Amino acid sequence: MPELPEVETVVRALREPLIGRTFLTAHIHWPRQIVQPTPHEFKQRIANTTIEAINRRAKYIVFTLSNDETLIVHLKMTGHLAVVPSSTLADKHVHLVFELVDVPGREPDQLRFRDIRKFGRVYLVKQPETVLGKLGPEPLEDSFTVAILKERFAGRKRVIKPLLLDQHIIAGIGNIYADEALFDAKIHPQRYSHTLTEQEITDLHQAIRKVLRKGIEREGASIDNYIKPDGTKGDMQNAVMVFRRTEHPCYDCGTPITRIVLGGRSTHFCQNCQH
DNA sequence: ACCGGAGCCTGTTAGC
DNA sequence: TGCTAACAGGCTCCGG
Repeated sequence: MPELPEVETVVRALREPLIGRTFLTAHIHWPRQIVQPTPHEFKQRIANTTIEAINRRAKYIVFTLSNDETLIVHLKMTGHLAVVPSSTLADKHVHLVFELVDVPGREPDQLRFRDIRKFGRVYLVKQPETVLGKLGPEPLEDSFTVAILKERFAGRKRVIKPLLLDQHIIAGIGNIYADEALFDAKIHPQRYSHTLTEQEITDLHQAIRKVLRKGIEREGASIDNYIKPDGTKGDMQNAVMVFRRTEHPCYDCGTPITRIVLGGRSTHFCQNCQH
């Protein structure tokens, strides 16, 4: 399940093979994957655009293209982007293929979007804010301070775990890193946000940044379907403290990890360490 | 403002 | 063994 660290890893891996490359055309095998524009217009507008930059905003991959176009991809649960030789066989889960203009000295290749569960979505827009405009702050940017976190919580009375998953409050945190951050900050996932002390908000701020950075360092968590663009696994699944460790001993105190459902999401925590 | 539930999807796993 | 049902969670939308 790609979250901020997984998407960041994908973005970093795609820059080398893609920046400066030009799209020839796109083959759309499952039209609903493209939110806008229509498939016909998508093909017309993507043709002959050159990739100038690839960046991440929250869990979105943002391709800045020539011709004033922006290609935006959300991997959702099982989406996977990879640049592969055109001769590579594509399986039934490849729903979108971008043909690239060949580069001398480089094997002909393509950008492919593979997505088992078809939750992933693609946008081609002139104004990226129409897709990204309502997202909360990026937790790893310098501007994301304790004061900003406090401000994001102000006036809200919500259970902290679902609040962390709300992309409009803070962007990029998903189920794995929400559980990990709450464990690191020693905060019970069912606590109400307005009951957190100054110290707890400070701890949570630090914990969020710590676990996300750890995820990036380890190139993501290959827990369900996530793999890096080159097909290899990340390493964060070997470094989680609580996520999917139900009944296994807490690494800090030995108490079996508890699993509950919050906001429809499985939630893992240590009853002894988190209050 | 917030919450819960349905819906989108398919591969994997639990249970009978 | 073979079947069905539940489960996984990214996000949006809807009703309360």
